[in-house]
Amino acid sequence: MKNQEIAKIFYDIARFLEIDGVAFKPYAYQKAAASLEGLKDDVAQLYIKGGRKALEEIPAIGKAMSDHIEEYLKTGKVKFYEEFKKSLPVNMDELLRVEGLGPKKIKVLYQKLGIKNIKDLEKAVKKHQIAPLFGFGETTEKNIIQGIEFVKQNKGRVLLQEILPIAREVLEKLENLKEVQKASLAGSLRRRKETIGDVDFLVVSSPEASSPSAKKNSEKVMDFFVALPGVKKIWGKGGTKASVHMAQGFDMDLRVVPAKSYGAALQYFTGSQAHNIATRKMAIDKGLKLSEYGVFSGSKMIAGKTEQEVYKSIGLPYIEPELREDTGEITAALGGSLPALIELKDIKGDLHCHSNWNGGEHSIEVMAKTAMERGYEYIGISDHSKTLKIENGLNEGQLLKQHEAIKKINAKFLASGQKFRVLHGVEADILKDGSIDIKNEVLAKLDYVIASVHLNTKMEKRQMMARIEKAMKNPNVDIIAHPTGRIVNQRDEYQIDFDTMLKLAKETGTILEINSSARLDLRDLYIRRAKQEGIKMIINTDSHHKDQMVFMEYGVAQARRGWAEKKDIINTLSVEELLEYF
DNA sequence: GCCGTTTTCGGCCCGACTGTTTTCAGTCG
Repeated sequence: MKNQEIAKIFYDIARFLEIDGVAFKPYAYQKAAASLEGLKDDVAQLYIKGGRKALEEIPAIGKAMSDHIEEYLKTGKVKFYEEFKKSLPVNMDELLRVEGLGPKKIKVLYQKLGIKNIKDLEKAVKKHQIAPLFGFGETTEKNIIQGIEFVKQNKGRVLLQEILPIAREVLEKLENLKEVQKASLAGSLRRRKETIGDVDFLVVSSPEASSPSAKKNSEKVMDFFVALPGVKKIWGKGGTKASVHMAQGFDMDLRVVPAKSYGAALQYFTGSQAHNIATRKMAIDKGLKLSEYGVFSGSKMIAGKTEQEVYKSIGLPYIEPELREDTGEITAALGGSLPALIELKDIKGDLHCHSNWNGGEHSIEVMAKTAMERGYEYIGISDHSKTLKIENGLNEGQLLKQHEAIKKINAKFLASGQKFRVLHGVEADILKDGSIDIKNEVLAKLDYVIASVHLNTKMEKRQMMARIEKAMKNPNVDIIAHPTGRIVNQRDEYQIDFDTMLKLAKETGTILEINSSARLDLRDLYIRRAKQEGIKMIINTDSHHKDQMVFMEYGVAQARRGWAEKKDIINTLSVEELLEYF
């Protein structure tokens, strides 16, 4: 989709305008960019169908913005933007990653020293050219040196799966301090974004000790935080706010607030920024002021202790963190149509699990036991099929043997009075021509069939869609696994047309998977569209190891970000209902 | 540059911390 490309251009233009000291326009461009990012429809399609009028109906897009969009769709360029780039030909994205450098400092560095990228910056630092510049200084130069070092080792945004466990460990340490009353994760981590820039913590410190000589409790929390193992650099540390860089390559921020402001602060630090702006505007419309300290009517505080009361005071019901992106949640909240988001406890089983019959680590029994321990009613074993040689995929004969083995395991469960059940499926390959690599008479014997694309992924869109269409139309195929093929931070989606995919899924009753691994595929916007079309989805972990079954949490989070409810997700059904569905 | 159950003109979210230009701009979230 062109949406993201154009959004990027608008963000860049906003920065250029900011550098030039233009008032308010940067904000307009940022809003337009954010609006495009959150747009469910392909802007190119909108333009083809509805022309400029359709473009101007997009929130925050007016005449000038639709000029730019139209120009980009036609020529692949935006002149207004190209002019800016010529006047300041620097690698802005790269330089901005250096902590402490913003657009304005970058402009000075280019004009005075011709610095265009981090390499140039490094040279200038070595020659000690930065400190003497007007507006800079010794400390800034030192900070830049460290900033460069961290950019080099930094992976950029980190996967949710990698960072959440680390953040929870730190949270537990904070909670265990006697100076801490309450602590919470905030920021994009609390919203469960698929990648995380930095980790935010919010803390209420205990009431102050009576002794005047005692260091304030909030300060003690700060001291503890900046001394955590793994802290490589303290970006800043004040009375209520501290920021550090970790050895693992990401930043962590901590804020301490009074108990009476906890809800307002949590609401604020959870974001997103766009959601905050929208809620603050609602407060203003009611003659109130919303900040991280509370909701104020004049100087009188009317709410702040809990998030619930903060939302209530500005006329809204509680909004779940995963929805707070200003992509319609406020309108839905006002209209009483917020979704009842699916929860982890709704999940009754995991149908995409691999055993050691193919590339998995553990026996079917061990996988089943793990599922039982997670409180599931069933597990589905869906090993790879013969095309995937690297995973030791199973052929027809092996699948039939496995079928008998699973029957025996289930008989054992039955004999011991356990309700738990192992379902037998397969993750079969969709071949280049759309046929499935396992014979239909064998597929028909299984409880369910997952089909997925693993090879020949670089096909052009028409061919790829014909391939998927044929697979979906196979009456034995129930589920398409990782439907778009993307892997977060690694690989873009295949050339697919998601609208067509939805149409086909509807026609054929095919279930789309939300894969909980690093793929996180479907992505949140797609989940939301699938839900709107009434397409059923399933949240699976694609576990090749028993310990990966905990990834279910991330798939559920992704589903929640896509506004999915229990009724949209079929592995919330009981085993009888599920088999009936298949 | 966009937008409007007050408005088609006059607004645009709000605050902490740092470093340096010593009163506030720049950066960050």
